[in-house]
Amino acid sequence: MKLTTKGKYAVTALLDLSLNQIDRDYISLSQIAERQDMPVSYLEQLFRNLRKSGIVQASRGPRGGYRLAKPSTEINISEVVASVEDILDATQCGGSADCHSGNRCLTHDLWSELNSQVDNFLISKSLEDVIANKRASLQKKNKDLIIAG
Amino acid sequence: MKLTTKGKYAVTALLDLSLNQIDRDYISLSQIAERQDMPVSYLEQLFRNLRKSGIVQASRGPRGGYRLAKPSTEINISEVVASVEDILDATQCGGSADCHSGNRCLTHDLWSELNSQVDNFLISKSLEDVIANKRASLQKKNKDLIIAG
DNA sequence: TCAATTCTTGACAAAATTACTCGGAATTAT
DNA sequence: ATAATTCCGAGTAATTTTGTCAAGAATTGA
Repeated sequence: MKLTTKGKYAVTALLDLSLNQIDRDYISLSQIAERQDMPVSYLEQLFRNLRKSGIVQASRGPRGGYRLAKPSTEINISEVVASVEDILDATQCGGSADCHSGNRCLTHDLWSELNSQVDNFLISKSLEDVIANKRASLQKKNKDLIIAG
Repeated sequence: MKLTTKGKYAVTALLDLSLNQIDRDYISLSQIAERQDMPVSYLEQLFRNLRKSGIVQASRGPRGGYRLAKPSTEINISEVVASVEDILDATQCGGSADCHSGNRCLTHDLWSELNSQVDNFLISKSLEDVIANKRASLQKKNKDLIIAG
């Protein structure tokens, strides 16, 4: 499981969508871009993938934009990241078949186990979990959840 | 926790060292390089860091090379990776202090929790664990542990 | 002593990846 | 019709990663 800023941008953008989407209306990328300080053209690239993956729905034209295709409780972080990160990677030495030496094979299990760990963790977290988690910790401190814009 | 092929090379190289080190003698980089099919000059770079971190000990001159500074049971994967990967990274937006907007803060906890997960996993695995693990799975299949060279 | 071996160091170059842009086409509300 | 917006392919710029190189210092064996 590869994870670069691309995947992180995607998660942030979708959280923004979750928080700012009222009813079932669409949010334009320029709004997200401004709130989250991200380039619009880069967001376009990301949302293209998110739409293909069935995570968001799009509407063109004025008052168009994107909205979540599913409830935020049913979108997990793993699928979001996987949607935008091109290659899901393999564990260095493709399979057990084409390992050069015994030692290289040794590490294969290690990295694939690590991959599973990461993936399971991200699968277990939904967009809503992330939001709820933050809400809870803010409530403890008697602070409001700040949504810029 | 950043993890590139650099870190993976380091782990592989140290496993090679563990497996080929007899008593307390030194293993030269050229031997490791040949067995693991890695460039010597790249290994030099990695072992520079591993030595500074106290993971290996060096000896110059003929019959010189490197050996583990500690038993392989006491070297965990996390410290090996951390030793060679330059930046241990932070979670995108440095701390809670300099977050631009509320949403960016939202992801902070997520990524730092993920970092902990990965790190804890790697801390829990020693070089010896990796070797032992592989030995066990090979024994099931009635195969020998292959060490090239 | 001398030569061979091996680590040590810093700077540099090549390759790969990542982040981001651009121009234009398609679509749709007003 | 016009303006707002997504859609698409391709391309560029920036950064990171990977790997090289050359000169040097320490050690060993003969």
